[in-house]
Amino acid sequence: MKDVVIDILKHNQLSITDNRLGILELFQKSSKALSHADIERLSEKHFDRVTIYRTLQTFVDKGIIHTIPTADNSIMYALCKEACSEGHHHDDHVHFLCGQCGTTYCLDNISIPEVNVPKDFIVHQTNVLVNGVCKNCR
Amino acid sequence: MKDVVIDILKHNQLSITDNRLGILELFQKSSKALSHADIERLSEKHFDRVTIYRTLQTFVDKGIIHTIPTADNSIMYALCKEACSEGHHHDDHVHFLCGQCGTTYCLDNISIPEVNVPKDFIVHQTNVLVNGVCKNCR
DNA sequence: ATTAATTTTGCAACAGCGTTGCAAATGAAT
DNA sequence: ATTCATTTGCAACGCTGTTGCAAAATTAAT
Ligand SMILES: [Mn+2]
Ligand SMILES: [Mn+2]
Ligand SMILES: [Zn+2]
Ligand SMILES: [Zn+2]
Repeated sequence: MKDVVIDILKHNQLSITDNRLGILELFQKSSKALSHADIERLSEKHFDRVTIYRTLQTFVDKGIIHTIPTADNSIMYALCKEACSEGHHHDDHVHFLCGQCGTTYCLDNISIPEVNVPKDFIVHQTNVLVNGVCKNCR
Repeated sequence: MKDVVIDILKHNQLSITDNRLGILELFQKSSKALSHADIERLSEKHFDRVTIYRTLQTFVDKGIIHTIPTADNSIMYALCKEACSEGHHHDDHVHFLCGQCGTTYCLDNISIPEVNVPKDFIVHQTNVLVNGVCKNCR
């Protein structure tokens, strides 16, 4: 586990620190998306708020994690499963938010449908967020 | 114009105040979605931040306007064109955010596509946010 | 038209999220 | 071990949104 995490950091030319190791392990262990608050709560060692923010930003920049826009105006983060790299994200899958347990899932296998916008509009990226009840809560 | 706005307020059993008249007129005039900051800036008379927040919340509750979740974690508001009522919104259209001018559009004619989630998930609502370049900016 | 009851507003205070500057601590390289 | 570059923690700040409460405005009743 720790080896995998170290490899990811090295591969992205990031120095190995307790903070980065800890946060990246949390993502590896979790099947759900995590918020900043989740990470602060779940971390074994205590890390400063600011450090966590900066680490998350670094991971997003490097293409290690991606952000998930939610309807309640909070930012969730999850591992990139596709081959994302610095400045080039390709996380075009559907996200699901369970209204019962609050869990955000990446539905990595479900691709974003085509959306017909007016012909004088140019589409760069489409985000799909599905709200409902997950398999554990029904 | 003002008559229309007054009718909407009366129809929703809201008392007629300068603040509500002003904000509702802004929405009637605008073809774009508006943020709290937009409203504060565009209002002729000065209204307290808190009053604006409360008015927006009231309008959302009454089904006069709906919120639009955006990727950059800010809330946009736009008039409900469909027949929304207190506690029952039916604003299931696609939203488009122009990366150039920052304008958020309601694409009222473009309905939300079906999304195939895993069969043990229950779908309540689907939000689709398209990012790109609008007709005025290309 | 006055008065009374209800609703709305402004102000002050507060909490949460995220950012920045800077000095101390840590990690990487020699 | 020493040096250099990067990361971290702390303090401070700005922005967004919320709450409590008294004053003002609106509505309803007389
Ligand atoms: Mn995802
Ligand atoms: Mn809309
Ligand atoms: Zn659930
Ligand atoms: Zn535009």
